[in-house]
Amino acid sequence: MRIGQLARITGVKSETIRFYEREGIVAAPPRTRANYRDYGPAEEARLNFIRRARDLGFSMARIRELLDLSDDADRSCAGIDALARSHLGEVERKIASLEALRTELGRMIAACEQDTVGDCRIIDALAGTAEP
Amino acid sequence: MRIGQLARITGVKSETIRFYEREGIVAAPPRTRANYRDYGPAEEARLNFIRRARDLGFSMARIRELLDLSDDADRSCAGIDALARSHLGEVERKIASLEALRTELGRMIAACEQDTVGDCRIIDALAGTAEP
DNA sequence: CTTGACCTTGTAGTTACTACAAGGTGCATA
DNA sequence: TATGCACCTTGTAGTAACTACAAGGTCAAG
Repeated sequence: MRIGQLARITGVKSETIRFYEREGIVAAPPRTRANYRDYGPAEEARLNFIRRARDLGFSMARIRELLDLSDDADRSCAGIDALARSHLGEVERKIASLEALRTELGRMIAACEQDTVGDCRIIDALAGTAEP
Repeated sequence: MRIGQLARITGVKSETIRFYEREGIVAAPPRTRANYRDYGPAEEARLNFIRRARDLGFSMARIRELLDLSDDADRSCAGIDALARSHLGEVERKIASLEALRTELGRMIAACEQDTVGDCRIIDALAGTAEP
């Protein structure tokens, strides 16, 4: 698969894929005779993961850690455990914040259905959730 | 309250608060005689909201929309409804992705407790979730 | 009446892309 | 055969959202 098709499939632009390669976040793929990058399906999953994790507000440093967790199958259990627990904590805080936001948006939509605009408490919805 | 205290309370750095003021995301507060910015508690909630929303991967454009939803109490129900529904969709997609990630991290931690490292399926966990 | 912690503005640097320029590749079609 | 056309290559420069730093003003405490 060439870079353009991989970009279309994953929603990560060609330029960004090349940028990730320069940064060492994705491996440099083999080249065709014409010096074109030639990707397999593994890169597709990896890029989908990166794009979704970025959308969820994870930094590239954090994503690198998660990818390392995935890549280094043969590392110490203690190391995996500590890192996974730390990531799990971050994930759970994000879920809690998003659920508060979901509740408030749902409340506003319901109020609109009654034609009773009411007031918006979106700011307060997120204000009470845990620290990032 | 001066900018430094507001920064400590909200976790948004003074420089970033001034940056948000330049960008029109937070209002310019009144000044003291010494020309220092003088904030009230409303700015605290607003900045907490912005920080958490950024942490959840919302762009500043999206956050502006959410803040506008909060600021313009007197706008059309149809407009609020459409915007709130669109934001709700994004929030629910993010929750679904994070729950998949949570499940996989939990599975890895459980495997570590058994001293059976197993393999990491973090990438696959996010690969199957909805499009951002 | 100075020291230190705060504030001011302005400018420059960082992260994570994103766009564009200048040119090479390869397949279809005249 | 040639000539578009869509694709690829590298490199450089621009953007969004901060972040850091410099040069200087304010003010309460010792």
